Amino acid sequence: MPRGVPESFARFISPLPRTPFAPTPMPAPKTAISPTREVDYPEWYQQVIKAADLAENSSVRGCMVIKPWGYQLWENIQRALDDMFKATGHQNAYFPLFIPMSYLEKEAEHVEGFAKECAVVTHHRLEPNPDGGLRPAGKLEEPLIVRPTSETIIGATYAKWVQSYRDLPILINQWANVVRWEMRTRMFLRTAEFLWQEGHTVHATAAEAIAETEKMVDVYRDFAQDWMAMPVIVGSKTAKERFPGAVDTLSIEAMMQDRKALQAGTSHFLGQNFAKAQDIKFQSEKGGVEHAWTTSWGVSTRLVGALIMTHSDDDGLVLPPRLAPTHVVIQPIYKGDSRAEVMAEAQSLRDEIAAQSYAGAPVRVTIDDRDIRGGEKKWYHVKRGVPIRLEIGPKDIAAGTVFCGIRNQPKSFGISRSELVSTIGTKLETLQSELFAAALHLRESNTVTITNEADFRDFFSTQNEDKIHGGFAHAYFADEDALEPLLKELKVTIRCVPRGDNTTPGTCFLTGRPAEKKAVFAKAY
RNA sequence: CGGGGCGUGGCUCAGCCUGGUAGAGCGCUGCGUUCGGGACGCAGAGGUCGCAAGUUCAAAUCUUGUCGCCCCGACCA
Repeated sequence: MPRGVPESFARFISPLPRTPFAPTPMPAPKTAISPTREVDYPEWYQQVIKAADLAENSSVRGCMVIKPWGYQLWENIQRALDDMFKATGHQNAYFPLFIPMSYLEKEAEHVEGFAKECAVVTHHRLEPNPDGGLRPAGKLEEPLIVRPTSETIIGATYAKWVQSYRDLPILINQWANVVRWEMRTRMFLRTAEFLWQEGHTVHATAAEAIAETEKMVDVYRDFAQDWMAMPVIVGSKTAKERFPGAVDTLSIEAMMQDRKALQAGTSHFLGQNFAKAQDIKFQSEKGGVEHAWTTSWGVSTRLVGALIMTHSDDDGLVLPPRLAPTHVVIQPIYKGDSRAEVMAEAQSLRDEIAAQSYAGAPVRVTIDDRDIRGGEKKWYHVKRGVPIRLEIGPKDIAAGTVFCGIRNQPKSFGISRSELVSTIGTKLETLQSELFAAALHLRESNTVTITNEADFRDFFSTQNEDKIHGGFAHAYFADEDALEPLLKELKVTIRCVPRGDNTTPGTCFLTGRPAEKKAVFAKAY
């Protein structure tokens, strides 16, 4: 590489020798996305978002514009989850964007966790600035923060709602935006403002609240696996990784294609911490006054990032059919006179496919009849991750066939029209399960069990440290604090203590001391 | 907040070192040729070179200040 050329620009330098005479046209790229995952994974991620038209950066630092294709994806995620929340007895409500600053102060750990990244509203008016422009005026008596999460304001409200054990449980969810003033942002994975849902529940007993926490993390697991085709590990966070103010934090952890871990959802058992801080108490059946037990749980637009990094390839986005805004796109191939005939045929094909069902609903099919070249159109849909692409032209019409491309298969194929229509639902199901299987295989083949420090170091610091991140390491540990220097050095974190994986005690991989907990270690987003 | 880098048509950038009044590719518009595969030709629209001072006959180019953004670290769904 020439001196002074940053590594990230290396891809722009053609590896092919170029003759000084006939300027060879750039060879058609073998992949639609460059750089490829292998060359520069973070840059590949950005390029997929761009090529798939999911989102773009806005003029506001750290805040993105979610474009229609990306937002439809989010809407599908919302719809599926919302149904699951309703099915588990929850209702939606909405609480304010602004939270009085004093509310945040009530729970000590909570303040510590969020104070550093809060947007603060101090004025309520603008007035002309003598030097031109505008300046804030009308100082607020008490500053308001823009919610980084809503435990405090919702808790304060619940305190008024709860009088008696008869008022419990309260099972409410809200779909909202929140703001966390992050220093470094990445589209979908960490933005200053993001969309999410946050469930907040109140219970009469610890056992009931714990059951709720477990129930909701299971909902997240099911959603991740059944809808996103993303295998996840369910487990408990260690003390240092817990949500500020929680007694226990459960999470789902997924492995991305660069083998780094991504926390995709969390469910917190808050004990009585928030209930005490906010005075949520009730009169029990026996007549005594008790503090209630609360939970909170959430997933965010980060799931879109998870989806991208789990399935997409060097040709762009790959969408699991259950969440794809469009299942099938039909591309009519015509020239000159054949247009009317081909269009009519494409429309009847669309109607037949729309009459088929997949996952209990009609197949979502569209025709792309834009007047652009076929190749360009093909790649447009490939990059956007449409599960199935169909092409139909005069030759197909004559032969009673269509040409079919499935997003996870390199080659398109011809198929009789009737067979295609009758198997379209099956093809979508197959794709969905193949995506899951591939993601699971990646995780399984990059997961190890580690029993000593040397192996641990080797696993997380081998080869190209920029690109290779080891994967998931299962290991026993005795004391989280004792691990800290090593984890910091290797930039590894404890992802979670997997549920149901701690029945037998073992030996700490670092200290050799007896250990009860076995955790998953990984580099993480 | 520390350490680097960058602000030039919609996008990506060249030009700056060695001041002389703005370029390329892509995209866009029109016309034509193409058309089972991310086409090609011709014509065209589009920029007070981030902002402000200074040096100079003359500043995208030199100086100072300022604002914004990106990358690398400390924090994080």
